Amino acid sequence: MPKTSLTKAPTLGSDSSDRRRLQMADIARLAGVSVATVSRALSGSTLVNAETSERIKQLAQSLNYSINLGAQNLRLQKNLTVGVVVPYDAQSRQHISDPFFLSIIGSIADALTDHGYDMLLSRVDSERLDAASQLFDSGKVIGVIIIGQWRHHDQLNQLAARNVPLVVWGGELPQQLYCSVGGDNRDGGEQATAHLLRAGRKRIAFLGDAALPEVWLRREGYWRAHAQATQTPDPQLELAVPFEPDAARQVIDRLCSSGVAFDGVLACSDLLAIHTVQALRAQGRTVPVDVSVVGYDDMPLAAFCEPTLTTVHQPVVEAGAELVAALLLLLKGERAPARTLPVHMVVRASAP
Amino acid sequence: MPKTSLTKAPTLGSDSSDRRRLQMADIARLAGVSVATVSRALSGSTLVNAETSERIKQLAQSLNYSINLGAQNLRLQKNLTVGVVVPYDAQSRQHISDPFFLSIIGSIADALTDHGYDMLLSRVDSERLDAASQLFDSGKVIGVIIIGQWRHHDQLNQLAARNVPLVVWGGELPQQLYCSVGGDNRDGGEQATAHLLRAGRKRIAFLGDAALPEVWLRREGYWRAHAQATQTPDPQLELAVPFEPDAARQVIDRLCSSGVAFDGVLACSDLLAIHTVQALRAQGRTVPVDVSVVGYDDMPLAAFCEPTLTTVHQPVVEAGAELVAALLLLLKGERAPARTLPVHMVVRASAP
DNA sequence: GTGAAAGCGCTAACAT
DNA sequence: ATGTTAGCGCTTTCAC
Repeated sequence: MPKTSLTKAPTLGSDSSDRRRLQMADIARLAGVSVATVSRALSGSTLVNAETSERIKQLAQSLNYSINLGAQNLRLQKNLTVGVVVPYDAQSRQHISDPFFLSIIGSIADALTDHGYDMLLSRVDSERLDAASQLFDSGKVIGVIIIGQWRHHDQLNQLAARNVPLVVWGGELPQQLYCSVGGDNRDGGEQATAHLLRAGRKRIAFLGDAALPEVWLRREGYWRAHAQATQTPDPQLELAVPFEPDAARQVIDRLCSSGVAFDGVLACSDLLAIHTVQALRAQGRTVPVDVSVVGYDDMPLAAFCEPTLTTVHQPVVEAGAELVAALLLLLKGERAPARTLPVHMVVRASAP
Repeated sequence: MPKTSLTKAPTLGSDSSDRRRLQMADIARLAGVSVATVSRALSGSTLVNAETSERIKQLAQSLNYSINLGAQNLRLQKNLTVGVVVPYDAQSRQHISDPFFLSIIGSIADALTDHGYDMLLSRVDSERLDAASQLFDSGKVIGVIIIGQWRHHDQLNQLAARNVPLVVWGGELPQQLYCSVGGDNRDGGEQATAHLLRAGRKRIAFLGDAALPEVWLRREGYWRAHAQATQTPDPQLELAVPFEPDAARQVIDRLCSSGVAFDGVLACSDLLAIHTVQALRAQGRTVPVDVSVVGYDDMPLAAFCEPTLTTVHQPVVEAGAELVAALLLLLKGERAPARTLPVHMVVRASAP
């Protein structure tokens, strides 16, 4: 059932307007040339008469015609869309809310825009990270940036083994097949802990879910700083707190009522740190007098909390740029080595 | 030059792996059936033998084959991608950074995910909002959500007039052709101002760029609250501050040194409010003793600032849901009326 | 129940 | 300098 142009009925569920979408054939007809000429003109080919070309461009412009990118991509086998995947916790079905994650997304968006790529933002169940690969397998995106490793180092390795162009924001691990970009978590953990120890704190609690590689590395730093100071951290002070903020309160409450002494806290995100401060206050302890608290991330508002947060600064803007740069390398077929970006302490009021 | 399957060379610039992407023809060949059968099997058609169908599905799964969505969309004339446009200021080339915007993006992402849509996040020059329509004209997305009206009410109207399915986060204006969803800015401005007046504040500065519709409406509320209290606001206290945070400091400094008296501030975003507090402190004024400050947005961290921020709460989670719901209505070809969501004051320390 | 073939909107040989 | 035609990977009549 061949159709002449403009014959088609305006069916098509997802089409809102009653007007059929303009296509190249229409421009061609109106300009009195063939579609090939229109195609050439719009792509700036020199093979077409300058005036004709100009006329066609004008016409297209005035009709708000844009080349159908789906068709173009299909024909050209190209695609300029990058998938950015933000895993969510299946149980809590939590919203994207950590300001740090949100900032990173912003910085990736900027970096991709700079390089002329589109960004497809996608949330997937962190238990089924392989869903991310479907974005790639289906040709929807040419590569994927995943925010955070979560508990799924091995899933990520599998994706990489399958040649999915993949860059992950997170820590650099041994036996890692995928490219990761992240802050220097071990060093961050060490700096923060060393700062607390230098300030005379003796018993420092570590708050974070060490099942996450980034947190694990930070805890290694926490250990190392203790070792440097010829101290041994008390395992009772290593507290597994999920990233959900409300969890902090419970953990702190329990720690306080358990009678285990502590005078410092290293929290694995600023959000956690803030809730820790709240929880401590509710328990009648003052920050930083009774307990010093160090956060992690240096989110934009860390300088404006009460008290202002001493924290480990993560390079968010660079992060976006580096993640994108690494992905572009992979897309060029080159190897992209893992990158560990330097971090530094920002000393404010919560742990002077 | 007809090609038999698997003959094609692995050229294709944007392809990273050396392995050609799997396609339906490959599955068909491996399963010993035709592509038509594979297509039917994978789409769950009952027209195909149950065993065959199962075998094909298994095969596809085990090879990580996913239907090429570009081709499928082209053939089916469908598309499940929605564009979310975050305008940026051309001059300042500013990054997405306002926590409120970021939260809204998160909430839209969640809402779209819930409805099975993908989200294409796109930054465009706020002077050229029509660039947003290109997303639509090119078929890349089936509809667009724009965050903020900025100074471009008329550009938005033009887009809507061109039948671009469009929903805008922002204020409801007279003569508006597009669908907007936003907080009740007039009421928000009025509540905030009334709160300050009730607390005995006499000279309340208004900080915000009234060229933006949302800010304009808030200022109307500011006026109305004064009128209710049979007062007249001093025009010298209406200060045009762009949303860039650093601007706040200058404006406050100038206001202080100008000798114009004031004892209250309504800032048009929490970020602005925070910087206002800082600037006031630098000028030796105490918040809220000398000056009460009310923010706007109730961003997630407003409760943790120093001092904790009294502010107007915007319903972020609902916002995403409503924006998406409105867009889906438009896509069904129905009219989507503008929505104004209720807002409410959250009283904290900065303006008790 | 399955296959052959046409065509979604576009580009790029290959013709003139 | 322009037109004709084949085909990107898929779905769907239409035939068997």
